[in-house]
Amino acid sequence: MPKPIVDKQGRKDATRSRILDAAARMFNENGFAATSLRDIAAAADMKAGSLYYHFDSKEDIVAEVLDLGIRNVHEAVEAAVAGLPGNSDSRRKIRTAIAAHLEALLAHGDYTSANIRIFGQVPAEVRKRNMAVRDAYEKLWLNLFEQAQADGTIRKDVNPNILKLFLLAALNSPVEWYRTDRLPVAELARLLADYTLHGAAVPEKGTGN
Amino acid sequence: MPKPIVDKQGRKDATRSRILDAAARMFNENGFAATSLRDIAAAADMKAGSLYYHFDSKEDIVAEVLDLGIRNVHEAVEAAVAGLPGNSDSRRKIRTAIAAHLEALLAHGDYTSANIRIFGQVPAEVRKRNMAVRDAYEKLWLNLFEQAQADGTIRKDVNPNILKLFLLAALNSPVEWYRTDRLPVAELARLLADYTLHGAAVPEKGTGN
DNA sequence: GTCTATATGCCGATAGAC
DNA sequence: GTCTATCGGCATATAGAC
Repeated sequence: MPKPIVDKQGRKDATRSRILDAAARMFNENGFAATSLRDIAAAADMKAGSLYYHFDSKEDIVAEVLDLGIRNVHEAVEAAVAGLPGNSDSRRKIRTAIAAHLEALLAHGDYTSANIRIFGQVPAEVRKRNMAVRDAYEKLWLNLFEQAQADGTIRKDVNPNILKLFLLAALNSPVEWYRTDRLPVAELARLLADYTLHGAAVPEKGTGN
Repeated sequence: MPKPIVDKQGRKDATRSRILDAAARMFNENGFAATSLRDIAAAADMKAGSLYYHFDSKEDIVAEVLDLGIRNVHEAVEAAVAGLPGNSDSRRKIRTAIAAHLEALLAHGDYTSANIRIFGQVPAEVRKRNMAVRDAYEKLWLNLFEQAQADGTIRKDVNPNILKLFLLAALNSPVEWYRTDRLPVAELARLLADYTLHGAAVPEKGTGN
């Protein structure tokens, strides 16, 4: 269960949040190394030196942005699945999780988009710290697929771990190409759920090659 | 049809290639901004100043790495599909293209991995230049899917463009998590082709929800 | 073609005034 | 809590010897 979005001392801090919002936006647009503390400070209406009252280093800022990016989506997906009627089957749960992930990603996605885009650019220690949060979210999907396989919803020859990795890549990809004006997020979610559950091919009785 | 891998004047140049190989490897490992010209030069057994005899700027180097990354895969996939027997159906073509993309990506993938990882980090002008090469490769997949839809292999309610975008994200994702020792690339390709064509769910005669 | 040396500028981080 | 000023370091790029 993800923790609520507050700082490490458990308090909410408006200035701290403003800095993190600015950092997420700038990291998302320009990458980690290309975003300077002066850029972040300017986007938060401050001077660079002032950031050090709230954070110890640039690495500290990016580490918090990365963690929030995963936790935002994790919480949204968990809440959506938990909100389903008690008798919902695995198909419904998978469809709901796909829709919730895409909604969270595309609605207020500076933190999550930043995570997707800059994870590979940050220092190894920061990556390692974020891995724990990532693993927790991936576990949610693994559980969903293993349960679906156990109850006969998905095939026995499916590798739940590989399926999870491919699906998460597809789920995150719209940050690179999705434009609101073309089709609603709910419709995008329906398409991806269809592909995930039933594939693109016309069903047939044949060998299934 | 992608052009052969030579420089802009149409000549092959060993030193130039050595620099590009080194740059692709370093960009892939550390990102664009975090890789200095000194790093690239050192990896190519040179000094930083010497790079300027072969390239005009860091942007020039990265632009060429990006283009080669797409063209390597484009050529491999095109050749694999063209090498199929003349009577091969769309299912076979899609399976072959998926396998060829993964083989090219994971076998000698410094250029392609670098492209996937650093595209979002390079200056806008460099991105724009690489977009033409990317579009050409995406067109190959769009044609494949449109042909498959026309001949009744894939369903009419599939959006070929969206399917292409989701599949390419999945196809590129193994650069982040694939390890050779777990399962062969050919097996990975079979799994992804299964998911793409038939999905993960057990087939049923019902409403298909 | 490759080297050394260097110009010029931005980076993260710190010190101390207010 | 935010500012100004500045440190030391490393970046891209250039000039000119060999």
